Amino acid sequence: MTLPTKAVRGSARAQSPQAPSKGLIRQTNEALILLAAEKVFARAGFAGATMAAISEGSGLPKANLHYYFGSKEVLYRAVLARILNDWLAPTHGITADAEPRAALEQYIRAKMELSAQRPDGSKVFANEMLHGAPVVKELLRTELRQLVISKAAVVQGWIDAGRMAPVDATHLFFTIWAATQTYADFDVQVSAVLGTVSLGPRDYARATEHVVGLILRGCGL
Amino acid sequence: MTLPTKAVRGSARAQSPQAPSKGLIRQTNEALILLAAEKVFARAGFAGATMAAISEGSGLPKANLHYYFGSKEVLYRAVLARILNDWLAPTHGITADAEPRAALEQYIRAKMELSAQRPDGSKVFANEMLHGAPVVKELLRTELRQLVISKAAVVQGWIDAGRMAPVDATHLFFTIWAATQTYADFDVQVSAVLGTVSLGPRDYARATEHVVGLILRGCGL
DNA sequence: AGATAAGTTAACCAATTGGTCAACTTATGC
DNA sequence: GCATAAGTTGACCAATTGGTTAACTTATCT
Repeated sequence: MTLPTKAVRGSARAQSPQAPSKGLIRQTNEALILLAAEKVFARAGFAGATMAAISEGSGLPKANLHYYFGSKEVLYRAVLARILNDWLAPTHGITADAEPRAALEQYIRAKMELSAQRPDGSKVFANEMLHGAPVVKELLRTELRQLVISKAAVVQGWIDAGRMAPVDATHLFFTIWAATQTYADFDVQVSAVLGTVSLGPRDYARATEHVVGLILRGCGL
Repeated sequence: MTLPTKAVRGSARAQSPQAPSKGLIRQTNEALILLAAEKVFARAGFAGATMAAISEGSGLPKANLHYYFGSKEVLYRAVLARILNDWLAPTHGITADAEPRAALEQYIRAKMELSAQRPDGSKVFANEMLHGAPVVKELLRTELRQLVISKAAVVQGWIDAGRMAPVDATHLFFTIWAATQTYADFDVQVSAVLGTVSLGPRDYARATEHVVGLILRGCGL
């Protein structure tokens, strides 16, 4: 069940980035399938998702899914891989010479944006975590860990320089992730408590201001 | 798939609270099953969990699970119900005449304790949320919503009295839940980033101080 | 002690589901 | 225009799994 993490989308010849190096039909259908798969995996989890449901969601016959992606697990890996990039990207603004308040605020807003824009991706990721991260555990231990270590060092530098309150730099990231992703992962709970049918832009705006304000103040900014 | 939420554990004759009103064997075996079920549901989710796995985990033959609980779904409901109580209880300290700082700190610590002590329960709950809360949605819309409304009013009272910073009272609860439960739900991620095999008491202690400090400061306390 | 209820258990079943296959059609390169 | 590769599709299969049943044993009550 725990296949080694394979390289993702390694195409030998590089045309222009993002270009169809794979044939138009294949490219289109793979995108179609990935989109439907993300939705189904988000709603049902890996075990609960059925190839039949993804087939229906994508409009392609079931056998096609196996033609493009060899198995359910390979498809799942592909969905997960697509998410991980967008997930880690927004930390880029956190650098030693940045202004702490602006950098953190921008990061939190970016994460909130992500939760609002791609809740399904967030849910797939959350599901993977909940079940012990059988697929991405190695990635967490290497890439993510290194990223957090370096970004936490930046934050610690700010703290040492007296530019912000002495919070635990590493755990600060856990809190930011939790506080922002909860709006994607637990949207049912949030909208149930708020008394709304689902989370609209207004709700997200309010949530964003709250999280930004609370955490920045918590960091003494 | 979305059965109406049934009353939980309604025994007619009331002996002393918590007493065996059900026969010793039944009581023992149900407890055994619930324990195993919580673990299995936490690790695999509802769909991924198999009655066979729960059977093995509890040491009882599969047919017994169906003897005590009618179906997989009924068993799942029972597991969920057992968690929900402990989940909502710790808000009791949040009252109008309490001291804001002490009340919130105690609440956060209680939630952290719960994450540390019963991570499986937290995961089952998280799973249920992720998949749209088919079983507990009604409960969220009624009980939980009412609870949060009343507790948020208390917090708002503190804010109006100038006893704490003007945070969004309702969203404050979302943030507290997220920040504390992430240590149970996403323990793999946390320990991967921290470079530990799993989360020990030391990690939890550190996490607790961080979350308490950050949020209280964020509330201007 | 006898009768009734509670609990145990292996064998069995029907439904679901991931995956395969072989026949077929459409696109693409020369 | 022809040959080869890429893509499509319905039918089919084996394995898993939730749930049932009927025969049986053990506990409980009077």
